Amino acid sequence: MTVTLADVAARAQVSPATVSRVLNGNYPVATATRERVLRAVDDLDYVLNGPASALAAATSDLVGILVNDIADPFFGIMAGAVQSEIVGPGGRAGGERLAVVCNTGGSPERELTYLTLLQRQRAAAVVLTGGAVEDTEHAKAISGKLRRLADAGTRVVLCGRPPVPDADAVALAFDNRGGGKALTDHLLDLGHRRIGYIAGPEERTTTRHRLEGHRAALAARGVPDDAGWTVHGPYDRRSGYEATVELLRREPSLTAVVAANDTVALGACAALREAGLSIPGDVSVAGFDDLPFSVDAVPALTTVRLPLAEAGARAGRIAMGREAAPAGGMAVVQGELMVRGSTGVPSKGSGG
Amino acid sequence: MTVTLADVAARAQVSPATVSRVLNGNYPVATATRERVLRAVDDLDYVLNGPASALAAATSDLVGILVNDIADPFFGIMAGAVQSEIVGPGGRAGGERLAVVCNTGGSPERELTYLTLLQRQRAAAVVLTGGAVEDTEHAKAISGKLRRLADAGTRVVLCGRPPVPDADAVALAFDNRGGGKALTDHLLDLGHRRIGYIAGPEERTTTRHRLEGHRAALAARGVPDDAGWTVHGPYDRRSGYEATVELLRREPSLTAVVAANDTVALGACAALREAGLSIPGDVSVAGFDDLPFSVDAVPALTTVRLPLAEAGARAGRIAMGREAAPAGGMAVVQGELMVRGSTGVPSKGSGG
DNA sequence: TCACGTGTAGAAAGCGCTTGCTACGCGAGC
DNA sequence: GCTCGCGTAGCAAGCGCTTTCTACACGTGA
Repeated sequence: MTVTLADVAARAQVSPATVSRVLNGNYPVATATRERVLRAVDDLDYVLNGPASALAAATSDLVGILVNDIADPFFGIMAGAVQSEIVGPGGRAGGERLAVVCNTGGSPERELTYLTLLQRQRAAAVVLTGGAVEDTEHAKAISGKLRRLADAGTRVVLCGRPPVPDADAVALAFDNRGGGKALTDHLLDLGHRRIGYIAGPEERTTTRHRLEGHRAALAARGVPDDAGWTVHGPYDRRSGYEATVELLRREPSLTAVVAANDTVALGACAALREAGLSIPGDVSVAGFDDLPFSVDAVPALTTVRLPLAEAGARAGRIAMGREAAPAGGMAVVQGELMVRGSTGVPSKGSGG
Repeated sequence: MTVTLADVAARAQVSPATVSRVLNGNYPVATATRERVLRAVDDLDYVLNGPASALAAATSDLVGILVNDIADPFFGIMAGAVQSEIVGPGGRAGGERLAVVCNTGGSPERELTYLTLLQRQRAAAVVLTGGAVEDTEHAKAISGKLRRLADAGTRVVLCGRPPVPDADAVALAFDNRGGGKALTDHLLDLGHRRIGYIAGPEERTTTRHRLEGHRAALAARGVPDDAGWTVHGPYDRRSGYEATVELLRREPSLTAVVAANDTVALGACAALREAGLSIPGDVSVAGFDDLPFSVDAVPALTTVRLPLAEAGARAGRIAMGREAAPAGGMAVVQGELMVRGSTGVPSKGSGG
């Protein structure tokens, strides 16, 4: 039924070994023979059997990219960049790699499941993007899984995710703390003193780091931080909307709202607008990530630009072994404060 | 080095066949034996060798999802929905499927490459999302590839993509034509007569269908359509911006701009704003797709909502064989006109 | 002329798993 | 008591490929 190597060999009047060598190009084959083989491959529409090949060669051409939310451009941009660097080991025919992105939905269980699946497929490399969950149990499970993957020869790269202890994984971490601090410093410089903070999900590293940066900025100036001015929620628009409503209820005199990311900030803007508050006249708003739509918000969003594409591309190259891992197995990728229209000096009249 | 089925068998004092049957759960195994085997699996940290398993069983648990642009939420939402429905054939341990999304970047060559790669992996199913390229050459190549995939037992589902002739693939197509017509009808109803159109890339089916809907609406009312009022460009923000600048240059009296999708519309809004034109006071703007950020644009974007998540989920279920294919192998998925703040009656003073 | 290197191709042994068939033990039916 | 059926488990034959080792032909230098 399906065409096999042997069929091609028969048609080209050579042995299966020769066909395999032509296809893999890692052994000298006379030009005439090669052409005969390639013609046979074409004639028969032969497609290599991946599993069989992977089994015999004990390697596979799969590269996994794990993302928390595939519908979020934050991950899409990184994943796309990683994928763009995942290319075959050379120009040879069939030398392609299958770069696949797996959507964990932010669930540690699914993350683990996918890692097992990739381990089962003997993936050549795995790139994990985005913040991790800080649950000790899961952290341990993930760390163990990553170690075993590395032991089995799978290259493991973390992109936008803090290093994992004992895991022999290269880490490219975003400076979320520094970014968060820069953002709040900017607001403090403008004169804001009552700043609401809409944080991400409690247990995520990204959430914690950004929040730590915010608090560090406040502490450095001796600005008090009311615990009630921080609200946690998922990284989505709705969360931003609801959290803002809640913040305004708790403290109507807030002059600024910092959101966990741009998407959340958009929700915050919507809530403020509905409350009849102008941005930044009444309340300043800031986001994080600088996703493409942020510049088109009205007013344009002040945010921290994260070089998602660059980091993803670099992670991809490291995963492919085309770029050396940074010294110490980890590098910190800096964000850049983008000051735009959504932040301004607090109005005199606002607050009590 | 690595643990194999045989190692597990030895430790559990059973034959490899028994271990395999415990793992696959498709053959009666005495409870005591099963437990002994599972303990051994745990003790040894055994992970099934996917390629070997796929080779022996002549099936794989890979499901491919092809998208044009993974950084675009349009695709991210669909892909996520597809993936959420891709589950294993039952509760049995290890019954997971590996749903993977492949980013073609809109390039037909990469699309073909990924299909070959998936064919090579003997994927269980393949879901292709988004519009296709209308180049005859490529259409033929894709069609042939899909047919061969189907012949090999891979289920093929098209999601948001028109049917492919001779390809034995289930198609869930969006009614882009109807949506485009509804949108332009809405503008015509408001009184607009000079409507600019920012279309997507020339050779894509999505582009053509939406544009056809637009033109059909105009023709139905006898409204002349100046060829210069249509500009083509990629599906991104920048394209919307530049096209709008160009449209305004060509015809400053336009009272409305219809964009190929919401992202493009955002760029259009930016250009209009920079030109000092108010939305919808001076110029109305409409998008397509109703992506999450569209409601947060200022003013909120009038657009056509496409049920991306629903369509993706359905495609996923069909790919898994958990839902019957629609009669005739294809279904048309309707969009819904969402009238919001970005469109209004044309101002009296505008135009010449 | 003979031995030898060089370039090219084949034979065959697996890679780790699945599964059809066989084998075995045991209680039930005749 | 013997056969039969049933519930389990093992045997062993592949699945389609890669790769080591071997074989052969040919040209070359001694």
